[in-house]
Amino acid sequence: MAYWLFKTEPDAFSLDDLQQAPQQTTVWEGVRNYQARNFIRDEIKLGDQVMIYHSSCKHVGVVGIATVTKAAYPDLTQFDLSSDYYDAKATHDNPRWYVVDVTYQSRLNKLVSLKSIKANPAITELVLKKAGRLSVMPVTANDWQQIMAMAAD
DNA sequence: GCCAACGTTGGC
DNA sequence: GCCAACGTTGGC
Repeated sequence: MAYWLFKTEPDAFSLDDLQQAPQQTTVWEGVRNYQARNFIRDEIKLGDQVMIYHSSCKHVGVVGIATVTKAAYPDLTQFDLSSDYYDAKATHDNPRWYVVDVTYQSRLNKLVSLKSIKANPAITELVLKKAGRLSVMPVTANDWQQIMAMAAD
């Protein structure tokens, strides 16, 4: 089982929204970055654990945990003309973008802020600490445990 | 709302 | 295939 971090803008889709969704589950659609796509399509497996991170908002940081409940399949919004995520170059035979399903698991006792993550020297690998545009990123077991410990303080 | 970082596009 | 221009992300 591997660990991941997914970013979301809470104004668009928050941890609360996930918790209140049918079956507390959502399709994680709309990822349009190749590096993130490759993680989704090639590496993220059923049962993997996901930290949900709120970006572009007042309280930026990790807020909760979700579980991957369906492995990668084509993102249907790429074929939908009415969607913001429509991609004219994607075909059903050769999809360009993929999704997984994630299910709410838990809320952290407290938000682990980006600031506190950056300030923690024990978090050594997390991509967030450096350049931050990637919306889906791997998390090492050590970094995962560090963040969970920070949430428990 | 600003702006730095960085990904993507397109001309050559 | 390079790289400048442009667009987007995301923290502040």
